[in-house]
Amino acid sequence: MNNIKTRFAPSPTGYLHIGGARTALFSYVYAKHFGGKFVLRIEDTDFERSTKEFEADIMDSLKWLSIMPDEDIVYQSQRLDIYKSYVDRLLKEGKAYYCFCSKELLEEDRSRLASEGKKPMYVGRCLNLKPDEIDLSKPHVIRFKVERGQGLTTGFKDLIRNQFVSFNNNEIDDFVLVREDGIPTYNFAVVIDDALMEITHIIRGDDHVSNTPKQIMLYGALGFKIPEFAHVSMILGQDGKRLSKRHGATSVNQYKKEGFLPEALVNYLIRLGWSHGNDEIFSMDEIIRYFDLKNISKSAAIFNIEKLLWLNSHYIKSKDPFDIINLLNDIKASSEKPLINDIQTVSLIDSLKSRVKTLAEFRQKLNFFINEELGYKAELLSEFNFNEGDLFFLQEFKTFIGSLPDTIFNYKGGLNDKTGIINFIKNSIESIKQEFNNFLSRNNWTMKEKAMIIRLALTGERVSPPIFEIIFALGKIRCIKRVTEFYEFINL
RNA sequence: GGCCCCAUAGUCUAGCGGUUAGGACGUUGCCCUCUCACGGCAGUAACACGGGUUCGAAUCCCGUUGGGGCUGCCA
Repeated sequence: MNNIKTRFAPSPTGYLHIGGARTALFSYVYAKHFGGKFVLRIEDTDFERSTKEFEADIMDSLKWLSIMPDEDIVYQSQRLDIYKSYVDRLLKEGKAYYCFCSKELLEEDRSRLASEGKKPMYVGRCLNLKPDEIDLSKPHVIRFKVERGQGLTTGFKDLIRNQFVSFNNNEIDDFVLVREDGIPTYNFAVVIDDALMEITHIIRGDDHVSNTPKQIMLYGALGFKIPEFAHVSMILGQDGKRLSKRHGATSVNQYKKEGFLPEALVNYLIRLGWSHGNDEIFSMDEIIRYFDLKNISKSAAIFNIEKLLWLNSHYIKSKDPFDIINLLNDIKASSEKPLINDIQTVSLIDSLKSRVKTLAEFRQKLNFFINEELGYKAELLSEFNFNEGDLFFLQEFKTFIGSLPDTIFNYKGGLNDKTGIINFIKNSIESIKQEFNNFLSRNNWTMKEKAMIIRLALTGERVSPPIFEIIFALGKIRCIKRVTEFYEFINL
């Protein structure tokens, strides 16, 4: 199969959400798998609700996920004359007709049919208007004339279900092609564009299956080649209901802000509905290599943040500390100081990366390092009941820190020598560990009994990376300062 | 209501007529251990129900139930 072309066609009436991102991803990797093209079309014919902000959000989010179009972006709002020429043709060929029914009248018809237990459809009032009844100066829409008749059906083979889905034509309304304001509707514009853009495979959400027969009729009426269709099931919230704001973060950008990595989101999204044996971890290249519509699940999937978090922590762990510093600086608040690429920061980042699930959490765990003042919490006093022995220990510990050779902390190599930096850190921490163990055994103390007070003194927290790594990251001066402060804190 | 789609553990899924129903997240226990993680090991938990077809069904067919979508001059 060659010359595959897929598209993602969002309407800028909302942020790019998880579901949209997944269909975009499916479309993108499907095209790439076959060496084809992926394109983007902005369906901005709803002037009421479309905004430039949403459009920018969608573009930024797709870019962040590395889903890039191969051609210039197409805007439906700039193609109005094209749609007009095609509707004129349908009108001339008697495949479409003017309708002057008011919205109120249609609403009446619909509610009456509904109350009779019938399907609320257009009753065809304007189907056979005489020429003198057509006054185009009056408000009107243009409707498609659906062919009806004994057992006439319209269907298509869905590539994901791998079966035909067909609809009785009698079920299909004479849907509106062009609105009162002259703007084409979705079902009309989408067909013109997909045909003209030579889209071969339409991969979209499940919510479009019932639009498909309408579109297929249009392809037929216009003499266009009918593309392949693949309808991906929806993503639902934890409660099994359609994903919405009440399920928390649903926009891609929100996940970015909360410190998720794009590779984690891509990996999560691709596995939500698609599988390749028992594999779980996929890079974009691997996804493209293995992706196939046949392996997409037919059933709806529930969005599960736990698994996304697991993947995110996996990708955080696999990054080197230098990259993580950049990532943290990318998402930092403007009021926060950026992290510096120095050896202390690198060492702490490296130690912390296996202890966090998001970048936001990462930043949080860095607080004791970033902030100069710790502000020990009063509750620690009652919880730990420090005594004279502890005060004595702190004094001794302070002396110990002071005695550590400066060479342990001072890196002389180049800052671009990543391996050198990592090795230096590793050796330094090992040295601190040995010195500290000597210090303990000299005094007949054990690690277990002294670790917590050091941790509290140096970080103000009950939980932290290992002591030696903290000592290295903080350095002698800051350690001594904190031990002194903590001494005063518990001595009050 | 009508039409369409779907159905393996709490969640994502493998399976494509014969398996002790596999993996992953979560969860539980143990190990590691200076706390917390990471890592390692072990455990937990599923074929919605009822009929067929077949020597044999999670797998094929039909119902039932449940869920989702659509039913707009939104996309």
